[in-house]
Amino acid sequence: MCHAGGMRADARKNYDHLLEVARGIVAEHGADASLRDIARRAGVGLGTLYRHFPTREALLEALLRSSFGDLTARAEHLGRSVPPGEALLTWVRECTRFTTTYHGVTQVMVAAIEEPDSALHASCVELRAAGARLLSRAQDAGAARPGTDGTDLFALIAGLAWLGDQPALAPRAEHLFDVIAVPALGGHDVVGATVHADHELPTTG
Amino acid sequence: MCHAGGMRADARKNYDHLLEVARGIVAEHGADASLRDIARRAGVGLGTLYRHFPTREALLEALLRSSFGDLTARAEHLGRSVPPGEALLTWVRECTRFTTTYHGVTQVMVAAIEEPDSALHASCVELRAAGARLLSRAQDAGAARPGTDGTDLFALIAGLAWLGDQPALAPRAEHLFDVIAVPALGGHDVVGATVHADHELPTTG
DNA sequence: ACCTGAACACCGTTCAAGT
DNA sequence: ACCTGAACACCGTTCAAGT
Repeated sequence: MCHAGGMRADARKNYDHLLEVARGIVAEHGADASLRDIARRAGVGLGTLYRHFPTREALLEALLRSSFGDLTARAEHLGRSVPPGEALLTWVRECTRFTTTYHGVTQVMVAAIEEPDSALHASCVELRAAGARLLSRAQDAGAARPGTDGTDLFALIAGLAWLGDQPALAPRAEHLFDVIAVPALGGHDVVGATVHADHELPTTG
Repeated sequence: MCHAGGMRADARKNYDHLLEVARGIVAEHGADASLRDIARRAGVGLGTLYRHFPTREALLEALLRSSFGDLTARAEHLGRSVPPGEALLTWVRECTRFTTTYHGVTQVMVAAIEEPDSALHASCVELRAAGARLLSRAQDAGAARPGTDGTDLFALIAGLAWLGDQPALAPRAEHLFDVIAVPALGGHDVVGATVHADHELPTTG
């Protein structure tokens, strides 16, 4: 992106500080956090926030950019180093967990995928493409059911992430993953116990 | 409920008219519709709305009450008249569709199930119980996978309803149902074509 | 009993005025 | 080039004053 180049020193400082403050507030209050509040706590005029982040999505994009990149890279890495079915399942799990980092981000991501003007559009499309590659690889290997595409996978991740974002259901997030995602993806019979193998992944995302 | 009894004639009239207006506005703007707007368009003071519906959930409950009752009754009817697996699947599909009637209602329903003070609590708990009965009946018959309970079923419905509520995914709602709900529920192998039987149900809720 | 609407504390967004 | 904050049009919620 172009945010790094050609900014005046004071502007650059405001930008960075704004982002740092926003990270905390969005982590606490979710994607709907008050922009006024962010500007206030950053000790900056409201117009300054709008100058650097003309839209809420632009701010979220700046907050999520590196994580999106990580997840895309992670998909490619898993695709090379792990059996197809396991790679797919692991990646979907990691995506689901990540999306729960900031409350309410799932909805924004789903909306962004169909709005080319959204600041999050590119990242989400890229993520979907990365997932689609893992999915078709698994399908080719008979490790995932046919008849589904990248959008279905994206929806599956979004649905699970949304469920995990609901206070009433968050404690069951892992179980819901087993009950919903595993059978939806599995090409072979997965009613048994083998699929629960990597249940205890570190949460250190 | 007690809303019908002992209301003064003018109050009763306001109550009914408020509800009628609210139905239209919530249908158009979703569960987050402006309460001020509802009162305004009903030609009533804002305090009057709050008197009759002390909370947004109370208003939604009044709007949804009869549909909730219908769905619960429908579960019992299906449980008596249709084979276990088909009854479960049909009911889940109908619930999912209904929840899409008003935008954003899914989130409120999921939240209500863990908040006993919510006006929607009773209806949602009842709905979950009705689903749980269909589920365990199907499980006993080997027509649904074991290891899931009413809350899982409620979450599955909520997740699918939420996906169907997203503009970007709404067109795929039926397909997502086949890809996600069917395998999640199915006790036997459902990769084939048989499960797509009642795909063309009338949308006449 | 019931209704009204002003009052309060918030929003998002824009934009003239300043440096 | 960048920043500020008042201004505008909205919210949800409460509550004194009216009938």
